[in-house]
Amino acid sequence: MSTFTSKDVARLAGVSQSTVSYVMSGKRPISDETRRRVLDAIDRLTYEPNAGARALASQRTTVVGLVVPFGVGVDTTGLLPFIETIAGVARTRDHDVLLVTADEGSAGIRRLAGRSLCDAIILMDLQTVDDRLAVAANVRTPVILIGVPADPHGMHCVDLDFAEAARLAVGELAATGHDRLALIGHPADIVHRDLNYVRRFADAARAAADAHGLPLEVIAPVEWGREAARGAAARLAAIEARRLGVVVPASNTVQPLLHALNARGLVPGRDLSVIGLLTDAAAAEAEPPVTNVSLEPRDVSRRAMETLFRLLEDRTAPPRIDLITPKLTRRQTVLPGP
Amino acid sequence: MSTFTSKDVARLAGVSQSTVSYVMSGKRPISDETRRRVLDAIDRLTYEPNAGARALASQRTTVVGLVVPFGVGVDTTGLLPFIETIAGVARTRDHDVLLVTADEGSAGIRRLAGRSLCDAIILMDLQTVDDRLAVAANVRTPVILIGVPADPHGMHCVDLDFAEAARLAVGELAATGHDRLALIGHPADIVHRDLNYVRRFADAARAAADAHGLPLEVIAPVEWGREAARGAAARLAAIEARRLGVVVPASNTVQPLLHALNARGLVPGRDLSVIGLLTDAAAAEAEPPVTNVSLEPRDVSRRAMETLFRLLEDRTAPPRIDLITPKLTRRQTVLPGP
DNA sequence: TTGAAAGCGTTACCAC
DNA sequence: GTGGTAACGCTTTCAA
Repeated sequence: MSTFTSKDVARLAGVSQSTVSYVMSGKRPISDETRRRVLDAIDRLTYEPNAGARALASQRTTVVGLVVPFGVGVDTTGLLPFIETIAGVARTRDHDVLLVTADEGSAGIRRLAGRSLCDAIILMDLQTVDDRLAVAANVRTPVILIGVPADPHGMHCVDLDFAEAARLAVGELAATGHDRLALIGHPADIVHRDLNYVRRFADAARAAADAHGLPLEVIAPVEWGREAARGAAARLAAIEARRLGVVVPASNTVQPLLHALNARGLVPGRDLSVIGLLTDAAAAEAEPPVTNVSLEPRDVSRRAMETLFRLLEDRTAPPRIDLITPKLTRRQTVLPGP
Repeated sequence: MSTFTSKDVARLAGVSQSTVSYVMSGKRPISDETRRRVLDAIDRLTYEPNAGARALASQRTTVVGLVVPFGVGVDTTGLLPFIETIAGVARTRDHDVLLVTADEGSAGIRRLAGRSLCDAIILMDLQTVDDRLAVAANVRTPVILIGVPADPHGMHCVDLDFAEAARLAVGELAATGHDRLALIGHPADIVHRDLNYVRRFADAARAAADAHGLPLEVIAPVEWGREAARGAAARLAAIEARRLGVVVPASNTVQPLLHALNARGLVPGRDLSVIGLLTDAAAAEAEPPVTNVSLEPRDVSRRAMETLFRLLEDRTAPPRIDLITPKLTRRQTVLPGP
């Protein structure tokens, strides 16, 4: 499979190289006859334009850079739907996705932009205050943030509305007559990295609990895994309440916690209530199916990509904070209202 | 943040453009003094070489193409460790990863190779007989397969040794005195797509059972999810055996099956045995911790990348089939030997 | 040890 | 509606 250039196509079609280019890009009217012959030649040679040359000449790569939280010692559960959706949308717009690991820090962003490796960048897993933001904001390549940092530096942000998520959870527990709430903290590494959504959720939960006149206790950071879940269950068991409502914002602590509660004879949905923040798929497959506020990684990603392509077409689009509204689905872990 | 070229660096350092290039590549001896001045200039301009231009001139992209099974309606659980490891290794070798979704089929491979988007391709999620192989084998860009198809078309293959995995599982159940075995089939979509490892595992399991003189029953394809697991549990409950050993090769049916068995009062590790094929991490976090044969996605990926870079350095390296040996870890779901 | 200059394969401007 | 040609920014051969 030897590789042909647009020159070969031009020769075979009996036209100039520029005509070949214009046929492919559609940036100039071409007679039907010429187009036919060029397309035919392209077909016969299975010609593919060289990406490097094209990028060099056109200043466009048709590549989206995606900075993923790999190698920063962070739990990557739940990341796949983001990557999958971003790659899918990119493809429908004839773009590819270049993966950059977050362990490079700002250097990765500088490289992506400086070397013109992509036309736009998606940056996720943001800390509330994140070193990379200053770099990202000063780069020629447009950057979309998934997450809402304290200061977005004028960049576009897309994320789940974590505050609304907290309000939904607390509201549901209030409506079903709970007299006491517990909020399970995120694992220490998450808290320590001060990921932006942790705060957004916790603050709103506290505010909502206040608004409903409900006492809310924060069960300090719970680690991943079975042991930690047991500890948390023990602390929950010690809480004195008529109807206790537990809110669990870290998706992958939900299942272990349900188990640990069960093991203590505390059945969620019978003896106390649990609402988790996790995707509908995960909530439905949990044991038992857990009442949840949805995480919607696909919607968030889709929206981020829409913003990205809008920005690529119109660089003047005003920056905005775009929040996806989660929804609550009642399953089996919340006590029915009195 | 305006962007500089190597010409700017050359001017600032008072050398020629080619010298800048040679300083960066190390392909020619440079005097210390010159090198210092060039590096200094690079630093002061925060110069980054343009990737397109570099690729065009050098015929090298420092990009690895990764074809992932997105958008083909296949379950992507367990994919993340592959992507993560591949991206990580790529970075240590100064390469980036370009993600291509499998829904493009052979077209994706043709595009990757034809446009010179990458230096090498990793193809995963192979069917036993896969359309894409013929294309992949005839492309200028070297292709590494993760998986072992019926005919590798001369390409390098890396994968877990699924046959050995089956032998380990069956051997353990034989050694612990089981008199009857059941093999849970993969979900229909997996079987239907005829993914290469399904067959490799099942055939070896059958052979091993024969060798141990144990009857092995295949519980026909079980779908994902709670309901399907219940059905499988019912069928297992109906099997007459003194000591029944169950082998579950589809990682994400393990946990639902454990639940379903428990719900029927059949406690794995007490009333019957279950060995799953899943990562050690997943096995340890399962409820209860499940005796497992490890999947080792990271080792497989790492090995694939080693092969890839070896191939990039020496295109004559003979193709080989490189199988990673799984290991068995005893946890709580296998009856102790008699 | 260094420099000059010829490509690499496109795109897009300027002519016609 | 089409062709010629100058960029694009780098690598690498050829010369010195």
